[in-house]
Amino acid sequence: MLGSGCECRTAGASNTSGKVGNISDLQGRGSGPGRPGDAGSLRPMRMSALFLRTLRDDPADAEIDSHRLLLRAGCIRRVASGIYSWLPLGRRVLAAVEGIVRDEMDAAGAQEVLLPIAQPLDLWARTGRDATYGPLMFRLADRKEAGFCLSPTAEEAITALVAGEYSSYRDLPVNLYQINWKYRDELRPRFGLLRAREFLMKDAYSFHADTDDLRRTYAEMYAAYQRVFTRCGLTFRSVEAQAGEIGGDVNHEFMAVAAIGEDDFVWCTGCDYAANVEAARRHGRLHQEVPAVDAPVDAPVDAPERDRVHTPDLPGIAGVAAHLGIEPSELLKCIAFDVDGELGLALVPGDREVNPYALTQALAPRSARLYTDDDFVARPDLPKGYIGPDFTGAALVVADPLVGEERPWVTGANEVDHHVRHAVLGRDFRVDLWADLVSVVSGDPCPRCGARLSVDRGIEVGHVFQLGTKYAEALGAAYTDADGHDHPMVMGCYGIGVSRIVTAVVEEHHDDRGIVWPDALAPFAVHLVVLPGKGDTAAAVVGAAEALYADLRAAGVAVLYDDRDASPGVKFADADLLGMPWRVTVGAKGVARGVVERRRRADGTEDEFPLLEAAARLASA
RNA sequence: CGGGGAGUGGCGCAGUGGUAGCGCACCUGCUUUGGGGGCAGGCGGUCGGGGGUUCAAAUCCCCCCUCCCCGACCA
Repeated sequence: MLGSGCECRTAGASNTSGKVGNISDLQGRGSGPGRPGDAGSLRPMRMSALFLRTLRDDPADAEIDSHRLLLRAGCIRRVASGIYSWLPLGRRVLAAVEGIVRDEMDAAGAQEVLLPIAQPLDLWARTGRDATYGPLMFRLADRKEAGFCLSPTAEEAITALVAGEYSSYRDLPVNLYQINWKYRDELRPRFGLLRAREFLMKDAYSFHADTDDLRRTYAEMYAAYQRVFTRCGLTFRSVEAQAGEIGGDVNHEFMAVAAIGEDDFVWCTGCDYAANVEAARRHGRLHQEVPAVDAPVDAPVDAPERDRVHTPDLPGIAGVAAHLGIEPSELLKCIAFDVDGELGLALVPGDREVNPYALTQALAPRSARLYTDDDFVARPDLPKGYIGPDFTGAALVVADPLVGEERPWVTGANEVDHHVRHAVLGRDFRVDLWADLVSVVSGDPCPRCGARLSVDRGIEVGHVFQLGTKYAEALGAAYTDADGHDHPMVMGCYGIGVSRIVTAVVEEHHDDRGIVWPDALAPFAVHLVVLPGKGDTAAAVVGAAEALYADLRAAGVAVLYDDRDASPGVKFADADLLGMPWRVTVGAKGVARGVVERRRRADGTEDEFPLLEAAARLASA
C-alpha cells in the first residue's frame, strides 16, 4: 500500500541531491516569477523580520486539527467564510505543493497555461452548465450588465480555446493545465481550507483524436498523480468513482486517508479493489445464484402466517426493532423511488441502506431517483415509514440479493402505525428485479476476490476523468482526420486540489505540539534557534549563531533564524508549532563544548555537530 | 434552505440597566534564561450594524448583517 513517506525525488528543478530528508531538497525551490501561486525561491529569513504572529490559544471556530494549526502557526487567516489569506509561511507551503504539481505535470507532457477567472456566462450557456451549476457559481455583472462568473472549473474555457486554435488530427493530442484560483459558493463552507469557497486547483485538460489515445494520456496522468501525492507525503488511495451526470465513462478519485474526510471510500483488504461509496459494490448473491425475474420463491414450509402488529408512532427501523425486541436486520426496509414517473419500491434489509447510485444504475436506461419529502406530500396514500413490499400502488419492486434469503421478515403493513410479521418472499410479496442495491459497509465481501472490504474516510485531493466528446461537441472543438472527415475531439480532464492538499498534509502530519511538515513542503528546512542566555558568553553565542546563519545562507539552505529576544521556552514552542523538519540550537551549553544541537521534528531524535563544521554538515546532511 | 449557537481589544473569554474588564499577545523598565518565567508600568475596544424603550443600554425590544456547528432522500 501507499506509504506516507516522501518519495526519493527532489522538489524543484534546481535540486542536486535526491536523498530523503536532505536539507538541500529545500534549496532553490519554486519557479519562475509572475505565475499565480509562485512564491519564488526559499530565501532564508530572520524571524524578527518575518510577518508572523503565532497564537497560543486555539481559535474558537477551528474544528479540525489542520485548520486550528494553520491558524495558530500563522499560515492562513480567515477573511470571510471559506475565504482565506495566505501569510508568508502558508504561502511557501502552497508554493511547494504547486512546485511538485508543476514538476510532475510538465514531466507528463502537459503544458501550462493560464485561463481567466472571470468568465462570461455566455460561455457557460453553451454547455448548459450555467443552469446546472446554479447558485454554486459566484456571479457578477459588468457595467454593461453582461453576465460573468468566477470560474468554478474551466472545461468550457479550455475547450473554446482549443477549438479556436486546433482543427487537424496532426495537432493532437495536446494536454494543457493551469494552477489557478477556483470559486464555488458552497452550501456550507467548513473546516477551513477543506471545503472553501475560494481554493487553488490544478486543472488539466487533454484533447485526443480517439479514445485509445485518451486512455494513454489518462494512464500517464494517473501515474503522475500518484507521484504528486507521494511526494507531498500523503497516505492516499485511488478509487473508482461513479460516472457522474457530467458525462464520461471512467474516472478515479484520489483520496487522502483522513478521519475528518468528507467522503467515504471502500477498499479491499485482499486485493487492490477500491471505489468510492457510490461506485462500490459488494459480492452479492447476484454473482452466484440469480432468481429469475418475477420467479416465485418457495416459502419455508414452517413459516407462520403473517400477522399485523400495532407499532404506534414508530416510522423508523430502530424504533420498530426496539419495540418488537428484534434486530434491525430482521426488518425489511421498503424505500420508495420514482422511475419514469411511476412508483417503485427498493427492498433491502433493515440494517442496510440503499445506494441511490446503484439503484439508478440498476434501472438504466430508465430514470430513477429516491423519493423526497415533496414526493411523499404528493402521494398521501403512501404511508411513509409503514410501507410494505406488497404496496398495491407500486409498479416495480427491486430487491437486493440480501432480501433473497429464505426467511420471514418484519415489514410495513401499508397502514400508518402498523407493521406485519412473517412476511415471506414468494408467498406474501413479489420481486420484479434483483439488483445490487445496498451501500457497502465494512466487512462486506469484495466483488473481485471475496476478501473483506473496509470503509474509510478520506479527503478528495485529486480526480481524473475520461470525459469523451460532450464539451467538444457543445463548443465546436473538432478536428479533420486524414481522410478529410470532421470529428469532435475526445477529452480528458484532471484536477488536483492544491490548497486542499495543504490541509490534508497537516491533518496527517501533526502532533499535539504543532505541525510536522514533510521535507518536501516545509516553508524552511532548518529552524535555527539561538539561546544567548545572560552573562559573559552571550555575545559569543550570538556570534556563533550569526556565523552559522550566514554560512547556511551561503550554502543555499532554506533557514529560518529565530533571532528574537525571547525565552528558550517560547522559541522551542514556536519551533514545534511551525514544524520545520530540523531544529538547530545554538546555546551557551553547546557553544561551551564547541557544538550545536540538531533535532528532528518528526521523531525528536537529536544529534550534535562541532560548531566549526556545522554549516557544512547541515548543508550536506 | 431547516435547526442550534455565537458576535465585547490581535487571540481566548467574563460582564444581564448605572464609569467596559480579565488572561494571552503587544510596548517600556527591571529581573530571569535549555521548554510558553517573575515584578512594575503602559498602549489598544464605534461592545457586529441600524432603529426603539429608558434619566441611563454591551445588557431590554424590533429589524438587518456576519460567523460557527448539525441536518438537508434511508422512511
